[in-house]
Amino acid sequence: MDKGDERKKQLLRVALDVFIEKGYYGTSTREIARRAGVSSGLLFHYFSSKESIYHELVKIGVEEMRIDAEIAMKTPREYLFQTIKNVLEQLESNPSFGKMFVFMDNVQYTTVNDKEIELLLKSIDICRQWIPVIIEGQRRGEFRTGDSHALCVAIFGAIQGIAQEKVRIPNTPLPKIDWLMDMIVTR
Amino acid sequence: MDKGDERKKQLLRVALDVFIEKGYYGTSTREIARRAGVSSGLLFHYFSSKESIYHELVKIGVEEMRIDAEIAMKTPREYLFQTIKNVLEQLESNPSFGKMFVFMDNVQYTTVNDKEIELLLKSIDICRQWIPVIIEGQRRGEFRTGDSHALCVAIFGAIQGIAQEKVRIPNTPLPKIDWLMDMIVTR
DNA sequence: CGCAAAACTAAGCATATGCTCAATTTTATA
DNA sequence: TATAAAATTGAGCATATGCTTAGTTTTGCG
Repeated sequence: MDKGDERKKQLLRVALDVFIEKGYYGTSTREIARRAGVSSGLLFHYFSSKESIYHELVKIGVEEMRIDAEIAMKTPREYLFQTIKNVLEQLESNPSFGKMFVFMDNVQYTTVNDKEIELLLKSIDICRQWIPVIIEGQRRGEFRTGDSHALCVAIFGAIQGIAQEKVRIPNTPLPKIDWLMDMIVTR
Repeated sequence: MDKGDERKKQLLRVALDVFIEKGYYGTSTREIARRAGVSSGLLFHYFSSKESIYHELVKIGVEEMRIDAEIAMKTPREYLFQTIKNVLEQLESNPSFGKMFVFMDNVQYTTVNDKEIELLLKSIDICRQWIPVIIEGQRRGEFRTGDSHALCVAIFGAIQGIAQEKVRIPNTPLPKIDWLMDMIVTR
């Protein structure tokens, strides 16, 4: 039982809460420490700076956001279905997933002077990842025609908005997968 | 030509930008003043406090968010269509609308100790406004069956997500109204 | 136990922040 | 042009913030 490691995880958990609540700049290291019930000094024993806490959370978020729908999916339609299913299930069963989802969205709107964070964020640019899949789906006639970027924004914007609502009001009911699919699939 | 009034509007415009960029707590009154090219003292000549600037923006936002689709709409379906149409058109033609949209969303996630702001926000609680319309639409068979709250979250979450993307990357293409309608209407 | 490493505290430094205020400049108009 | 009102500045006060550091307590283990 590595006590230090446990403490560090606890601090990250608390920091995530505060960052979501007050944003990067509104979060003070003192408040993170206070909410975790430790001294300000201890925080800087585990992290070199406020930015590095943020940085570690972004890293964890990037990992967590990789939605590993099985690569062996047969069609873009099935792949999309599986992805939405995974996200909705995680949102329902795992509160910290939703928190991380919202956090990662906030990160994209927050200007922090850290080139490495910028790079990390590019690696999870959903549009970049999905547009090829959508185009392939359109070619096959599974997805509707139209601007593939706009389709991507519509569907993932919806998922994002739903996740935000779920975090703000945890008992928010989630939509059926098909409702979201219907935005994009042909029928 | 009221010079003071113009200055105040300018300060509000600048403040909106900074609030979107850095959040409430991350925004300093000095930065607002600097970006507006005036002294810190002048800011407090026009506003009694940082919170009051925020407060005024929320008030303006609440006004702007009232989407006045004609009350004379015949059906929930038409009403929803008109609402989505208005939002998408505004997003396309009026950048400050999108900014306000994103700002008002941030406001909902930011805890500021101001009871009046809380009240203002309740007055634009979209779910509260829309659920009766959705239920009526379901009764008429225009909208799909299912949890009306979930339907509301899905469709307005999508709109929200799209607006955010549009503000972040202004040339983002917007979806067709029908794509969004298809999440909710029967066919 | 003995003792070194790890966990932890509390005070403090330098800077940034919200806001005030006395003083100066600009504007409008009689 | 004279003058009062409005616009504007910049120094400064009190507090909060990021982070350091010297020192104390706790822990694990030969």
